Amino acid sequence: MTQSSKREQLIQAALELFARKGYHAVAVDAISDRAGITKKTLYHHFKSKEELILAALRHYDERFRNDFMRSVESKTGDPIGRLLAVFDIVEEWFNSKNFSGCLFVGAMGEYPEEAAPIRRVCRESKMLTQGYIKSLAEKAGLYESGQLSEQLILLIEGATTMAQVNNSSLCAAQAKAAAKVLIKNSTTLPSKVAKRKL
Amino acid sequence: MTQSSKREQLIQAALELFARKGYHAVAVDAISDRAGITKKTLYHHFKSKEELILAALRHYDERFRNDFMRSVESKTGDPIGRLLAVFDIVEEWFNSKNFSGCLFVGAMGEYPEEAAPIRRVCRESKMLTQGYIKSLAEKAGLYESGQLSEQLILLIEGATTMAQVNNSSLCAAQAKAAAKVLIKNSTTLPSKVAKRKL
DNA sequence: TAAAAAATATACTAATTAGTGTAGTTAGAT
DNA sequence: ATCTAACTACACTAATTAGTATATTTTTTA
Repeated sequence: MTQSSKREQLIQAALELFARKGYHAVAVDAISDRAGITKKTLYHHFKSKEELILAALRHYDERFRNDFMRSVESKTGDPIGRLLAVFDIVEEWFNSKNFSGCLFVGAMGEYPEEAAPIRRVCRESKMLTQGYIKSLAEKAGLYESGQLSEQLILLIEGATTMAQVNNSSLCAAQAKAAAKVLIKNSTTLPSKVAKRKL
Repeated sequence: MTQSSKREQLIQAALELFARKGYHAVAVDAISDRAGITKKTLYHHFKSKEELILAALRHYDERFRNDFMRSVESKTGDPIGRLLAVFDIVEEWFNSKNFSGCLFVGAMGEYPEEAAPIRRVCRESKMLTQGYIKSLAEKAGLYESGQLSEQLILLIEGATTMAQVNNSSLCAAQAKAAAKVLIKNSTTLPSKVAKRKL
């Protein structure tokens, strides 16, 4: 078994346990046990539990975001269609067997100190996803794509929270319905006009 | 000092520490120390750490939700105005000194087991808030007030997450802008029509 | 004012935790 | 083939944790 495979096995075991139990609630021994790898080897690859968490989050970010983008793009080539497809992929995520909310949001909740390195990784991941949504909105030629994409992100994050609260994936469709209205609004006119009319 | 005052002091100390450090990260000794009350007395009022967490969350829910509703209603009597004022109050919350995300979302993140009693309390609180938003939408005489209020909740929850991620309260205004579009859409026509036009 | 309840001070247990130490084994690279 | 780095097995430390025990003092209440 190669060296990097042990590392990945540890990260994989850690991610599964973090998703199921949270970060503080998972002991290092539980991770090494689950991976079938001794704790000594774990500490050979990661100098501390925190470093393992950081590595796991970075690994997850890359895999998850790439899967996400690939899934979106496999649904349609149409830019607006892709913006909406985002919500279908999100719904599939909510329905996936081991869904337990966003790992990054959970990590930020458990490590609330502003300077915590874990928060930096979470922020970076969220910014990359935000950037992807924005690029879709730009390609769709929508007015104020920056603002629109920020609003769509709010719907996605809100749905992620509420999917946990309600233990239901229905809010993904609700978010999509709201997204349609927001996108339509960005298709027809600069949003300032819409604001003034109210 | 009355008995119930000790209880409330313990709950207050617990809430402050939970907000600043999370739930697992806060030891029972830290709570009793902060409250200036012995651990023995703490265990006289709460039979376990979990019971203290439950009591603290229930207490917080009542106080927070009442403050929230009062604040909204002090802004305007106009029903649509109140729906929008929600986002101003949310923004004030984001700007408050000790803001560190939603205590309930944090609790659900740290206690992911579906059957955890802590999750029940969090769900109940969220449902009560949801009900309040829905009642505002109904009073405003908007079409499909149920759907609309669910969508507004997504914006609020999303903004709460992103306020933490971005360490900025700006997303409250972004959520409000989106809410205006959604509300306008509900003022003018049943949302089905809007959906079909896309 | 006297009994009962609540609170303090402090020390304790038993379990769990992150991380290390030692000594021996396996496996890949040259 | 052999050398090196990774890995195992397992015992260990020192700190921290939730919760309890004992004995005393304060406060409430009847």
